[in-house]
Amino acid sequence: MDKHLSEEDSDNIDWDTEDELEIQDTTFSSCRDLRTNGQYAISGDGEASSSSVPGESTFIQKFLVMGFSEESIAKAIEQNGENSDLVLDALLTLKVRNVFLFICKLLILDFVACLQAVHFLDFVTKGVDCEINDASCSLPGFHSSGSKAIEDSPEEQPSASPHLEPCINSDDSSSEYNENFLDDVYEEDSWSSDSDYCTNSAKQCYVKEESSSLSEKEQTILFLANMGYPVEEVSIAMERCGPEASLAELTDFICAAQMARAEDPYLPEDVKPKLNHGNGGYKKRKMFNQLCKSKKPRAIFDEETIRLPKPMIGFGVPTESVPAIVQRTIPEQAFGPPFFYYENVALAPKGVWDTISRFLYDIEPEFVDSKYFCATARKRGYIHNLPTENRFPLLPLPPRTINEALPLTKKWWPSWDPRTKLNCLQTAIGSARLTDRIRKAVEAFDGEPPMRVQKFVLDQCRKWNLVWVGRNKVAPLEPDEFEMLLGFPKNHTRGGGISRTDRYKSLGNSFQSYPGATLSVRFAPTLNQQKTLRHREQRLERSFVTSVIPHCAIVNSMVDTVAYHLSVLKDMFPNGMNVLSLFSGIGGAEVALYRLGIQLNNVVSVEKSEVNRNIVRSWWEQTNQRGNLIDFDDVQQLNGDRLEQLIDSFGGFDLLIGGSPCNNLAGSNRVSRDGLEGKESSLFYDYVRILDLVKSIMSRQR
DNA sequence: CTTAATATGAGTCCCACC
DNA sequence: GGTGGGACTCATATTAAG
Repeated sequence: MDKHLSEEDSDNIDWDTEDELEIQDTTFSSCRDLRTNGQYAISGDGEASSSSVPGESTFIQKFLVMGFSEESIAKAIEQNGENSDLVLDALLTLKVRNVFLFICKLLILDFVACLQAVHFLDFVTKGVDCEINDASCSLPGFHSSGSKAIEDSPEEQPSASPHLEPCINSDDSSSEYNENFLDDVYEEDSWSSDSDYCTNSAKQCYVKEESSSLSEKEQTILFLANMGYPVEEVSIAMERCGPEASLAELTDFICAAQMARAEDPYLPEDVKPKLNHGNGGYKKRKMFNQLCKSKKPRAIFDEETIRLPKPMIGFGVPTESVPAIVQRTIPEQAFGPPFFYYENVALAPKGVWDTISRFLYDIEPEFVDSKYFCATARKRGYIHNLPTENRFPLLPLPPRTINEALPLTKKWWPSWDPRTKLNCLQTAIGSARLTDRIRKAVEAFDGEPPMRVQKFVLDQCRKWNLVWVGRNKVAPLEPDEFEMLLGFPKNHTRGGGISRTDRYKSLGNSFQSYPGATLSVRFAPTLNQQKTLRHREQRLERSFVTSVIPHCAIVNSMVDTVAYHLSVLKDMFPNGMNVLSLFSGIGGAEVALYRLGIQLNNVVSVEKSEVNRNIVRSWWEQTNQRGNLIDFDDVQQLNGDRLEQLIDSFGGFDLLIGGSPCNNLAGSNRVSRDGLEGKESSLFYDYVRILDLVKSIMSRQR
């Protein structure tokens, strides 16, 4: 509520301060330095750093070159002045500490996973609120004065939140463990010498408020801020989890979102007041926007947001003579083995590709529209560490116009329909009712219909990808036409228990979430782990769910486009490849490699949908593959142990390929376009997790 | 129960125009 | 530079039918 946060107060909030950025650094990049490369300017801490440090001084450069992040350097300089030794000491101390904490966290995660301690789980699911209430009793300052509690906050236990449910059962031992654990986890959120950076400044805005005057939502924000959670994260979590969400759910969500932390400032948040979020989320997000307003100059967003190229030809396509970028620099940490290749929709909400890129070594995405390869448009972004020289297309070249691809339509194609390419094939097709309306509208006139009718018909045809199949008759594409247009063998998705609707969905790359669907385990602390365990149990109970739709992505992202990018591997792996294929869907990556003539020695494929796994298995057998196809149904199954086992058994992966779910990113989604933190799309972080694991295991073995 | 059919916008970019 | 219109989008929820 605005009245609780005056404009003046908001101005004083340092929304993404050093501290918070450091969290991200600590948590995720301690093992892999996400070093800035110029395009990765840290916003938000601008005031802090610029006040003490001139923008691009050689003094800073010196440390940048060493691989320290910009915000760390700024902080160190702020504390130590421009004394090289002191600054270096501070940076090294932090880095060592980060690595140590990261290792500790991993160990703890493993430990907890093994334990599956039931009452600990209970605590997380039910008891956390109670325990917090209990703990709060020893904080007399809280109820009488919010500011008191806040001032004491960093090292102390969480304070009470008045809206919390009364205690039902409280387990001292488990709660103590949890508290300690949380302390450990969140301690690293700040510099050892300066723990009151972000959270405190964020809290400052609440200090002036009487807790009694706060809304329930703000009380929750205050409470979680006291626990050390950054306010932004809390707001987003509350918005995503809904007003009734328990603290456990909120903290779980926040932990899950940690990996994307740095991007929040770049997310849709502020560029426009309107946001691409589900129905319910809009108003809530709007409030959050207002809180965030006046935080950062707009220019920062504009500079940081990755722009789509025009024309969308990435680093080059075989059919255009437009000079393409062939030279690019890939950060050292991004080099393989293994090669990796990531894919998702190009037209994701603002800031999403910044986030994705940042988690994939700041590699610039390659945005390509498949209309340069075939008769169907499909705008996708790819991030990979493959060479871009000497690519070659699959032969024979696919038909490049609608008429070539669907010759029977030529006869009926009216002269006033200028389309030569189809739009993106989606999961839903035009209805019979619509095609009938179109028939009647066109039939009503001899010869060319008037412009008004033409426009109506063309709009609908573009929207639903309708083609002319008879006099005045339009129709949606058939599934086998989808297959052909996308580069799959005919009947690839036919039979084997798949319905026609599911064929469209698989081919259109759709995802369906159902209760208990995969919840990602990130690097985040144990709350996630706990929830995952719960979900696993629930999933077991529902193990007979049928017709589960795919968590597939890369899969049919136009075989020709993907194959063009992967073609550089052919000469590099004359003896074949070992491939880890995440979110395999109907096997687009496998089909692309096969069609390139690259031998598939071992393919580990992860795909949620049984139907899709069957499709890939069936294709594997029909094409007489000699290698091994190992499939998993859940990315969660690929933990460190499992990956190590797999890598041991055949000596490592040559390629990690996959595209994470786009459900919450895709423009067609009118319901839950929640961005990268959405239910399905957040599985992106599993891609990152697995990539990191594979790289680290393989580097150990070298 | 499964399958099929149908209805359901908004976010974002681009570009002409002022 | 601002703005308004055009174009496009790896989807989901509900209802009907079998």
